[in-house]
Amino acid sequence: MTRKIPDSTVRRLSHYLRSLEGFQEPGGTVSSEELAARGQTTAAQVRKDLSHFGSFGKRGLGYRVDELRAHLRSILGIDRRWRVALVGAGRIGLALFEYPAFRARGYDCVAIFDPDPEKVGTVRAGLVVHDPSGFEDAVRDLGIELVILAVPEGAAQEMAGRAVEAGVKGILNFAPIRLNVPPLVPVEDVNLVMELEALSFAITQAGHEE
Amino acid sequence: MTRKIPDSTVRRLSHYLRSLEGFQEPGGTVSSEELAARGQTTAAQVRKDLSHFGSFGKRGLGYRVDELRAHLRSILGIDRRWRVALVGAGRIGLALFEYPAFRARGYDCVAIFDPDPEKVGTVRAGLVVHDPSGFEDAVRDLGIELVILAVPEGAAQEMAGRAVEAGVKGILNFAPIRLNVPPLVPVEDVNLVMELEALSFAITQAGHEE
DNA sequence: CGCGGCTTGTGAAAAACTTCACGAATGTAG
DNA sequence: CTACATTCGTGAAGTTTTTCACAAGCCGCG
Ligand SMILES: NC(=O)c1ccc[n+]([C@@H]2O[C@H](COP(=O)([O-])OP(=O)(O)OC[C@H]3O[C@@H](n4cnc5c(N)ncnc54)[C@H](O)[C@@H]3O)[C@@H](O)[C@H]2O)c1
Ligand SMILES: NC(=O)c1ccc[n+]([C@@H]2O[C@H](COP(=O)([O-])OP(=O)(O)OC[C@H]3O[C@@H](n4cnc5c(N)ncnc54)[C@H](O)[C@@H]3O)[C@@H](O)[C@H]2O)c1
Repeated sequence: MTRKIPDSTVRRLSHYLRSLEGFQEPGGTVSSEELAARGQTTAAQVRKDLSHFGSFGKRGLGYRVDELRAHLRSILGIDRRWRVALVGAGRIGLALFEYPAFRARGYDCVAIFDPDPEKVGTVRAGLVVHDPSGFEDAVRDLGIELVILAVPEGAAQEMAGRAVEAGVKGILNFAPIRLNVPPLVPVEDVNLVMELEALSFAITQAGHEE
Repeated sequence: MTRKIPDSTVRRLSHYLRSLEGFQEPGGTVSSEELAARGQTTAAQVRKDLSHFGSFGKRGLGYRVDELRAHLRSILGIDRRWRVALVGAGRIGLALFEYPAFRARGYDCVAIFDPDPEKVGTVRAGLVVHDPSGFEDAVRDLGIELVILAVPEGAAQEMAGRAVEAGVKGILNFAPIRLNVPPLVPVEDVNLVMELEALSFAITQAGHEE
């Protein structure tokens, strides 16, 4: 049923899901038009996006809110819980792990690793910080599937390699480098400097256009 | 010379720039092939991206590293310094403002706003936290051009509106909502939950493909 | 100075993605 | 039961972005 789904489609699906959450009556229905209005896109785009995965609507009526929500959660793979480890208990990593919305969205924070002697043994975000030497064992014992990698640039590739080797299924990477991992293991990069640069580009560009 | 530059091109330019930073001899040259290798793209793509803005290379030789770096910085609008304010001195906002790479990249943190009485008056990231009531004056007096918006969902639209009204030129938004601002003011959204969902989608999908 | 090995810059072709437009369902009202 | 007003699902058309392929330019060397 599904072949190659555009990246942009996945992003929009995530948006649709969020739009549905903050919705009036869960028993109600929503049209592609309404959904598009909340997402900076078009009704046709909404329908096309969804059509990659099946037919979830009723003609003349729209989509049942609760039903579509369940389908989206299933499509995005969050109709289950994911076990997540934080590697690097620094500023950005802890900000994430202390953010309540993650748990609410299906991601369970189950372990934190950091070699800093001042952090090992202390409690952060409700978890004891462990030295990375025990990382591989923990992946196995705790069934860790996702890693949030928030370590300094120099340590990122090494820890990514160890994560993959240990059987981790995906990595959310904050280090500003391109990780070298097998193509079967998806990596999402978050590069905040790049976002700022996109902003200054857009501002600067606006002045240059005629 | 420039018309409509694809978003993906801007992201790649940012990448090229970073690749050039960590480069051996600044006097040396680099080919589109080498640049592509570090960026998960192709040589043709590199040349096409750059060709939107001019001809920076020498045939048979490649690009002078220092020269290309200067061009990229100019294209991205970071051949100058930007004055940035943080709105919302929470976990994610402070993680950013305490991150040294921003200053190094041309962004100066000049003010922090937060209404929390326990935070107002204290020093964070080297700056005194101010109540948002003084926001508009500060934008004018300090020449603030960019805002990092890291406030709770409910306050995001209001503060975005105030920022635009006060003359801010761009917003980096962490709140998981679509801000309603005039089209002339660029907004970059950072949505970390969406990144995680893209990850679980990719993992789940891998299982479904035949 | 002319030749040969490289590498850029760029139209043209291909691929990917978005928008259009309309037939087919579905519910409602009379 | 029929007419009607909706809204989906989807092939086809249109647009954007990427890839291809090659002439043109540059360097070094004999
Ligand atoms: N803070 C930001 O706003 C920001 C923005 C963009 C990118 N980043 C990137 O995110 C990463 C983390 O940034 P940060 O600001 O949180 O840094 P930080 O210095 O606050 O935290 C990094 C943590 O990683 C730990 N660490 C070092 N080696 C490790 C290892 N092998 N295994 C586990 N932990 C290890 C350190 O002890 C430290 O606690 C960096 O790569 C940085 O470039 C951060
Ligand atoms: N922490 C994360 O990892 C994370 C991840 C994704 C998204 N976000 C989003 O980022 C935003 C901030 O998250 P956080 O975790 O830093 O929250 P936080 O609660 O730690 O910080 C929010 C801060 O904003 C301040 N604030 C409230 N109203 C304000 C106003 N009108 N003007 C200025 N400041 C105001 C609060 O006093 C608080 O200090 C939220 O919208 C959140 O959804 C955070």
